Amino acid sequence: MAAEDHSAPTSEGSAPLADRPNAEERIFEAAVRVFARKGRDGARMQEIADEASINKAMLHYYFRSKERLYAHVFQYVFHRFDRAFFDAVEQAGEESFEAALTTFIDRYIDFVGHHTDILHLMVNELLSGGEVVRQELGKLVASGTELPPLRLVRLIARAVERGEIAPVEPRHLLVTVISGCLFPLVALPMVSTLIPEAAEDYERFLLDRRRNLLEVLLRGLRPQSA
Amino acid sequence: MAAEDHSAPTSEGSAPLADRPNAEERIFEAAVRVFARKGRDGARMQEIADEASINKAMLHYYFRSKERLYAHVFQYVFHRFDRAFFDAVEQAGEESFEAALTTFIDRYIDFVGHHTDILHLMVNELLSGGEVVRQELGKLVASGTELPPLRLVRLIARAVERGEIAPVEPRHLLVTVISGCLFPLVALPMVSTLIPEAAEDYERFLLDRRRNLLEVLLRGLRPQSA
DNA sequence: GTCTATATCTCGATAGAC
DNA sequence: GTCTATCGAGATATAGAC
Repeated sequence: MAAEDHSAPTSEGSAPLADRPNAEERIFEAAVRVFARKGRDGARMQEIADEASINKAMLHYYFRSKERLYAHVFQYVFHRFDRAFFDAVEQAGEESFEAALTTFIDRYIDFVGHHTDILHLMVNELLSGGEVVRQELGKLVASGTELPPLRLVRLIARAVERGEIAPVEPRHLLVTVISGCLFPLVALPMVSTLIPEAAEDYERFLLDRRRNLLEVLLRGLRPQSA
Repeated sequence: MAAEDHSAPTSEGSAPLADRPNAEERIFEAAVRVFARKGRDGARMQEIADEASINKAMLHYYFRSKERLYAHVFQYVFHRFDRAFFDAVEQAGEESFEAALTTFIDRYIDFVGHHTDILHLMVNELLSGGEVVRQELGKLVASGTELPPLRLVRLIARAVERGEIAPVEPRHLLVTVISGCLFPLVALPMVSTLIPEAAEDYERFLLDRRRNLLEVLLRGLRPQSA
């Protein structure tokens, strides 16, 4: 939140210092990185300050406490995660289901693969019991929006009804798809032992993942033919 | 390690106190649980002591420091994880690939689903950069053992050669399979929003996961027919 | 081996000058 | 708004009696 549309200078707007965003934003971005690397408890305010090239006292000036800073960070993370999913479903559109799934997986892996900080923060929170995650989900539901995953579930269900794909349980298929997109990026240190390219040529690895995941899924989803 | 075959009484072997294993073992088991719940940094020695119904000073008596205690815990976790995979592959055997994959997924989900502590500790470590994981993997490789995942990759590759399944990239298929087994258990707090049964009837959820994952994968792996 | 009491230290947070 | 210096809570770790 604080790091998104606050990019425009709020005070004087004097110098166009490209590599010098305002302090609050620098802190926030540093916090995202450090919390992602070290976890909620492992992160140190000092390290965040260093990474933001700012004094530690400033962290408390802008965000009252570590707890509040983390809360901001996670809310931002959740929002990005939610929007990325939404966008991926959106762009998948209402074409053939096969094309839609292809687009979704492409967009989703592309986003998460290039924003692993966000993924790590999310997984970290899930491992901590996920209470905050449930809370944020609750807010979204209460706001009347249809959760993006539910939209994808609907797409799947409709494709099943039409006989476009095999009669799978839509929600479980969704879980399988998301797992295939996200987990390899969580387990990258292990995966790159098995697939060295994952470390050597990351972009290539992302492409291979998309292609291979789709390939297996699609053949499994086609009713009968080749 | 310390919690496994040390179960036999080392000192007097006097009373068969079923619910009173020796202190070291109680501490160790408590540590596994607490580290899994709170993470490496979030865990508190006091909480481990409480959960082991023992004094805090004893933790330092048996394990010198928190760091060493964690090191023991993680080595144990890694070992269990490795062995579980090995067993699942072992039992999958050399039958038809379809049967082998079925057995593997059944065993693997069954184990991890009932040992989420171990899974959480492993994922936590992966998120922390995975250096320790790589280290342990290195040890295993150096010891001459073939890594269990590589065994499964071989099984897949052979099935492809024989034309038993479609020509997939074996390592990527493995990654997809593992992802489909593990990630839903990591993301359970989110999954149970989508699939309430996951919280209400966990065993049922595990069964459904096994069945649905297999279903999608198998149809995708069958060369041509239904 | 087990406990109480305490030492030591790290880290989040604040005070106060500029 | 930014910095230096410091406080105080809470955690790890140890000393030492039993």
